[in-house]
Amino acid sequence: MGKHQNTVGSSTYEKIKHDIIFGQLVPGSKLKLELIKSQYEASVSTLRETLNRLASEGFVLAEEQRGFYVTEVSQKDLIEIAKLRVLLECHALKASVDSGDDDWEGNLVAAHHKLQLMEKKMIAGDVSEKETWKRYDWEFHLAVIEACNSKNLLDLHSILYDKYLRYQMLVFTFRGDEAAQEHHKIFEAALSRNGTEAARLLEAHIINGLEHTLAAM
Amino acid sequence: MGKHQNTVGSSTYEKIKHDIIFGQLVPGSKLKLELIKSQYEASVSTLRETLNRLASEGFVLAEEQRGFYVTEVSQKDLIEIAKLRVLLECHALKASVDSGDDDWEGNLVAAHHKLQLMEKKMIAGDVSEKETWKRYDWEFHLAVIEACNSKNLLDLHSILYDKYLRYQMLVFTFRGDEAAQEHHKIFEAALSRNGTEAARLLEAHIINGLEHTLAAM
DNA sequence: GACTGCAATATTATATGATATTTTCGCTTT
DNA sequence: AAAGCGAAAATATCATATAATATTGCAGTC
Repeated sequence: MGKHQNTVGSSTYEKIKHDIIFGQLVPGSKLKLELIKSQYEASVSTLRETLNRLASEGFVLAEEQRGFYVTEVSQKDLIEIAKLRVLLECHALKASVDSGDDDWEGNLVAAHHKLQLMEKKMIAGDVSEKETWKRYDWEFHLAVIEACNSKNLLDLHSILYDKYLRYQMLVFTFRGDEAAQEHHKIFEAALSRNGTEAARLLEAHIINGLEHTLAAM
Repeated sequence: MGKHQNTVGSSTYEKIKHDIIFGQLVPGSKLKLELIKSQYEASVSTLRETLNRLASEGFVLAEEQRGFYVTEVSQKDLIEIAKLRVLLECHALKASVDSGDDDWEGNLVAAHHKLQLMEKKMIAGDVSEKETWKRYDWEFHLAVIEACNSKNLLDLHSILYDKYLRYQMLVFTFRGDEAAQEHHKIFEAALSRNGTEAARLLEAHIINGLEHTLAAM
């Protein structure tokens, strides 16, 4: 199954991005090249390529002539990100619900089903697969909007989702049953092609998550 | 007046981005490292940093292990970008109009004035300062939304503006008096704090520009 | 005695050219 | 035609040199 063989560059990109999102690299800390060189087993040039990419996505701050830092977090930033996610994701959702075909429906059903299974596990107390759960959450949210017919929009959304996720991981607490129910309602509204209602539910879902996270910060 | 002294990296970034936006680097063409190395007078690693940044902003396509290409253009892509610009810029405008203070008004008046002067010149037939005119257009649009109170939103908008600009430059034809009048109306509505009306005018402005550009493609 | 300004030193970021992989492309053979 | 095999070209990675920033220590001053 041809997973393209990783270059050093792309795998360090994945690793560093992961470590920022999941909090292994703490907000505000300096990314000294010589230090992370040994940590990620890549040369300075490769690291710089990676850090430049992450900087333009906003996960890293590149200060001219004085190096790279893990982007700081703040309540204000989180609120901005959540609001933008609402704006873009709801917009994408409506477009997607309006034009999704059978393939879209199929994917959506599958993604929702997998997410639901994982949520049941989590609610039952099994927190061992935190990262898998988050992947399913991502895949569900993506499945909903995937038929929006705008690659540009999906790309922007993907970065926003990751930024939002970073905050969730920062204060990790499971919203459990509540979030699961919200997912289910969004799913039903989307499947029954009620875009306006689905968007309303999605907005509430994101804002609830926001408030949950803000409260824990 | 500390303009930070440029590193080779940041100045090649500016140059290459400029050359993509203004069409010196043609869409789809391959950016062979050895070739552009001589053209931009930077080493391979520096170029790679730059190209990675541009790739994550979407101006360059980075194909793993087979190099970099100037991002292709297409009508579909332009339409996506214009729609996203409408979504983000109108949203930002409303927020900005709602919360802009005296400084915001001052900047806006100044930006509009400068743009207007340049537009008069252009309409009179002087096309020598195309790039200055575009800068003033940018500064005006930015001034309108600058008080939206979301750095994340402004950052996203800035990239979208540049992508949109690239298409305008591609088929360069001046919309002249029409666009100038639209700017003026947007300005008036924003200044009189009529966010809804200003957003409506802005949307029309962008969509008119889109259609103008599409027709010329 | 603590504070400021300056110079020498150490640290760090930036940039480069060289090397190791990988891909591409033309040529041969089936 | 299609597949297989090099040679050539291009990319990815690295180790090192250069240039900038931070730090330290020392004088001179309040």
